[in-house]
Amino acid sequence: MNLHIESLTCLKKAFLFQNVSREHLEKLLSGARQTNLKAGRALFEYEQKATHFYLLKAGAIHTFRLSPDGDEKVFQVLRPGDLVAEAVMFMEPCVYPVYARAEKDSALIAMSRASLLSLCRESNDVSLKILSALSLRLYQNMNQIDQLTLSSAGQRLVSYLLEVKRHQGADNIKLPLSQAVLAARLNVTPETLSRLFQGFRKKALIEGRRGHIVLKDTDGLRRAVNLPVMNDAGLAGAAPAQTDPQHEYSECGCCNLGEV
Amino acid sequence: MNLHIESLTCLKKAFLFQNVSREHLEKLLSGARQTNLKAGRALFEYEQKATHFYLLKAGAIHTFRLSPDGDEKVFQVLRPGDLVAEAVMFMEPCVYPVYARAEKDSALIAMSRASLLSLCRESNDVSLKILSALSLRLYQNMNQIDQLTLSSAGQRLVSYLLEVKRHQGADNIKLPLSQAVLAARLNVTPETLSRLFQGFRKKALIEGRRGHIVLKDTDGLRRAVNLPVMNDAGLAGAAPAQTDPQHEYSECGCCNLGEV
DNA sequence: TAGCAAAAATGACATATGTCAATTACGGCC
DNA sequence: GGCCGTAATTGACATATGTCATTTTTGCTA
Repeated sequence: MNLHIESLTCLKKAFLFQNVSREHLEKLLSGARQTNLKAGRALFEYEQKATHFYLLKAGAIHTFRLSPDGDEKVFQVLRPGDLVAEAVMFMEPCVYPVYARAEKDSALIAMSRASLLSLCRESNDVSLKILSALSLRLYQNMNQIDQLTLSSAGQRLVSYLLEVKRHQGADNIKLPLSQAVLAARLNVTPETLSRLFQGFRKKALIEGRRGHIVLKDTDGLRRAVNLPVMNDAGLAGAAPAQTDPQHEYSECGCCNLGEV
Repeated sequence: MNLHIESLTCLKKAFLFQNVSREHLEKLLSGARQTNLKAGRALFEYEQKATHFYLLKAGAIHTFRLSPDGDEKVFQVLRPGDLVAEAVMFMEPCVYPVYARAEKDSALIAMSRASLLSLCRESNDVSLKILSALSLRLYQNMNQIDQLTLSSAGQRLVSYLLEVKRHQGADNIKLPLSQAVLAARLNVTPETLSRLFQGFRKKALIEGRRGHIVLKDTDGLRRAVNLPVMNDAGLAGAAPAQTDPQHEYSECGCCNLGEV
């Protein structure tokens, strides 16, 4: 019961389920079970039949695919409070489009596809809420694609840094990704990424290293890579800075490469 | 009235509105108006308030964004029967995430956001239908991102060709995009694309040019660019060949770079 | 605090891709 | 059917980025 209450609280915080009645949430949870995963264990496999979605209570989950040369392309870096694979539930045929693995020891609540679908069938409000959430993701994906098709590595990096800045609301930014993962996300090698940072440091455009970076001259950064110097927003007037501590990074382009 | 019947027929064919009752469709159409656009005229602008979505009856529409160096990044190539910007309607804030322009003289039916939203509020079935459509798009976008982040230009091209093949169901494929637009889509220059085709021709992996290409040796193509030689499907077990003549190209990765 | 493994930085070099200019081929139109 | 503008091809060259090997940092744990 304690567990149950706790889950309910978690669930209520999830963006998707705000304004959803307690009664409805109870129903979702009634068929739910707790799942614990040791670091390194898979949550689900690519192309496996998708029967459940998850609420991440503690730990960290990565979703990823394998590139032809065998290395992992991380799509999402999920943190406590995030939902995992909820959008997949509506797909037909319903298979997971990515692998998911625990990066740290993690605790999740598994809820069934059936229960979500029947919740949607019962409550049009929920359907509409999810509709708007998915539509937003579609938009984010588009921005993502826009970024990824920037021609130069420098442009992609600067565009990313500006996005993190916008998201964290300060020039003093904290990178949520290891340099290796970030490099993959920007579609460059770690070496190139490292050299880009060096270059910007030499030109006094940024300071600091290892995850903690200070943007000294954002316009300079833009100019350095031939990105147009705009008013404020990065690529598109995306969501303003929202620094819910729980969700410092989540559900944003900073961590995620295409939403699942 | 004639117009009305015709629109109704069109609308019924749209994937989203299959199984939607005539009565509901009538309601959508009641507030609709016909829009005609000369080639080159804008349908809507980037970041403009999104008040309508459209059914394309005749002609062709491109949706695109502008890259920092000013050239156009085409996201969708829409053909008769396609819906334009319907997913945007659910976004909050609701602004068009792309420009849209008629490439040929076009005829469209404009339907209001309000009417779609109220249709969804009335009919949970419609909501669910759209939910599943959006979810599928999310998945397609993911595949898109996966393709775009293939490291080499050759890999992206081959992956694209195989997708077209899968979609058209024959080795003898017809490229739906001009080489310039295709190059942009693959994030390479037209020159590089041309040379890639040349290279494949020299190795007798493909034949033909200018839009009509015969894939002589798909495994060879894969090997030539270090893509794993798989059973059949390209990146992910996407939808099987569907050769509805009306929709020969539409709503697929072959034309579209990220769905709107 | 020292020692170790993992992450990041660096250097030398190879190569894929972009750039720019010139040429050729195609497709519509009179 | 011949002309013309656009699209595609080709060549020479510049350069960004990848590759691989080595060194340096960093953060952890004993």
